Amino acid sequence: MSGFVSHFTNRLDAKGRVSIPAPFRAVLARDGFEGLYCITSSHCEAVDAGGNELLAEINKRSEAFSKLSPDHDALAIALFGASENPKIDGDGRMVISDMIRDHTGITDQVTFVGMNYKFQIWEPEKFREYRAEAQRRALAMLSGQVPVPSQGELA
Amino acid sequence: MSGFVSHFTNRLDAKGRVSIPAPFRAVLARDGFEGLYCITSSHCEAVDAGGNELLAEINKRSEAFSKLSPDHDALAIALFGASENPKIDGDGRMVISDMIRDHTGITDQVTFVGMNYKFQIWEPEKFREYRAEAQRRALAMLSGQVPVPSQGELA
DNA sequence: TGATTTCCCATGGTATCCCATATGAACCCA
DNA sequence: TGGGTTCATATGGGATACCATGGGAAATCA
Repeated sequence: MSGFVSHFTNRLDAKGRVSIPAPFRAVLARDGFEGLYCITSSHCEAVDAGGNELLAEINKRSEAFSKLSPDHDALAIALFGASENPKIDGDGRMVISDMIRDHTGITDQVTFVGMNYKFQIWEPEKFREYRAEAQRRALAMLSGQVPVPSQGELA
Repeated sequence: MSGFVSHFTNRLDAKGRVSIPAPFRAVLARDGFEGLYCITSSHCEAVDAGGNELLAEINKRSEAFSKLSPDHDALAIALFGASENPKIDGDGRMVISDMIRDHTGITDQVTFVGMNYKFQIWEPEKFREYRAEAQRRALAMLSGQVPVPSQGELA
């Protein structure tokens, strides 16, 4: 079964709520996680979101270090201190917390970007910029790695 | 289900009480520990707090030394001496003891930081400083690492 | 007995629940 | 094929529950 794919932009309401795209909710329901797991990305102005599969990924990172050690503590603060468990209400909405607002710059609109095992939460304009840059880099990587096919744009 | 996650800052009242964040109380309730287990961190100006899961980690530590050995006794004294069992009142509050005050520098506000199996108690400004440092270290640890060493899974 | 701690209740602000509505896509049937 | 109908989704808003916080009163301690 496929994971989170495509991207959607929804509006925030006066109470700070936003609808999670229905296709994403379907994936979360299959995953079985209660609510949503969110963590601010360390390398861009976005928030990673998902369910058990994302959480397992995070846990794997911190389990490489023995608990109660200074290294583990630092990592746990960076990972779990920067995480949240927003609830999803009966209508499929979540509230955008201050932490997410601060990290993403979101004001009145939210872009949800599918990334298979997780999805990201972006301020729409920042996502457009990031996406353009990502596509440039992807093209460069492809043309540099593949044993020289035609150099045409593949879209 | 995930453990202690995200971070919260609450005010101390005139009686030295502070509300434990509701999401943390929910985790503690699942854990089943009576009250709260607190122990001063040996490598930073914070207090580790949690329930049975934290206690189990600490016990695992001291069990590395055979009972009756001088090392075990010394460690036990050090651990118990640095520990407390604050009660949690009917409204979900705990009292910040003098020991916690001395070790953390807390005066009128308290920051609670989720670290999955435990959480930490900080003076807000000191936490901000430590967090910036922790994020730098985490980045270095995660990026400079060899592709997933499997040394964490021996239990 | 005076000082501190614990229990209980009050309150303001916020989050959550529940219902209503608009929009648009899918469907059905003639 | 076309028009109407149904349905899911996104969005708005009122009512309610929850939470952090303050303070009084009872209980405990020294």
